[in-house]
Amino acid sequence: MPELPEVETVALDLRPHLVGRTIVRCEVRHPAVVRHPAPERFSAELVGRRIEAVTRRGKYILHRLDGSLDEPMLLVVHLGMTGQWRLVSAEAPESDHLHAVLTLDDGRQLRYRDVRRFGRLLLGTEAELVAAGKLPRLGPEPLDPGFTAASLYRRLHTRRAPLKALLLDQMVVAGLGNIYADESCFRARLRPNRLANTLSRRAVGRLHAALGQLLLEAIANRGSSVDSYRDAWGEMGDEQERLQVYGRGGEPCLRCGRPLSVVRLAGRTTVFCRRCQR
DNA sequence: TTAAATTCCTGTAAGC
DNA sequence: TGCTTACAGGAATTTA
Repeated sequence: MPELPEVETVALDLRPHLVGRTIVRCEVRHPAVVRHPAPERFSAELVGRRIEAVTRRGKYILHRLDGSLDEPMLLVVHLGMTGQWRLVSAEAPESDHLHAVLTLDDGRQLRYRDVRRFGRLLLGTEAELVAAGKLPRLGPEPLDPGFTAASLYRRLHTRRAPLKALLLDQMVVAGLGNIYADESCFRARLRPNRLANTLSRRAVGRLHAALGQLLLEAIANRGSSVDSYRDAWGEMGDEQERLQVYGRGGEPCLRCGRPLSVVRLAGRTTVFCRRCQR
């Protein structure tokens, strides 16, 4: 699943190849993946635009486009569960589940492929997309210097919900999904079902430190390819080989050897160690 | 306001 | 072998 480290990897890889390129053609094959505006307008607005920057916010890839007077126009890509945003030569063979193709002025193509179609493409200014309810108000970036243990504590200590449910809530922290929520709880030795308002400052400090280390390590390893995640070149990441709990239910805890527990929490499969995580 | 449940979607794997 | 069923989950939507 593409979470913060996976999306960051794609954005970092694409940036030097896309900045300065102009979109000369846009073909939407599965209109449902274009959530804003209507697919015809999406294509018409996109063609002729130059890409000025490629960044990430939460799990969203943001392509800043030229031609706007005040607030920049953004092409926004969210990969959902199985989305892939690849840069290929126009001659590259096409795979199935290809829903949108953008051709650039250097002849290469940006292709959006998504088997389960949980992902989406958006076009508009940030204000426009937020107002239209297409782009949620996201919480802080967990790797931003302003995201401190104290600020995380302030966001958690009033909430009477399982810790993991809040880690998955993009308005609390942006960019975490099931993989890194479970992994950060394990590294911080916190049980995912602990009610957030029972966490001490010290425990939140461990969580904050674990999150920072985990996400930086995962980015350095180019993300986790546990399902269909691939980078912009179609290559797998390496972080899945380092995951300590995700996908390891029933297998021995790497710290104490006890079999890892599996429960359903916040609608998600959750793996943790009953001995190491309190 | 908050928390939990439901929905979308299809490939994969388990079970009979 | 072939069929049915459960499962995976991000986030919008609905319900409580």
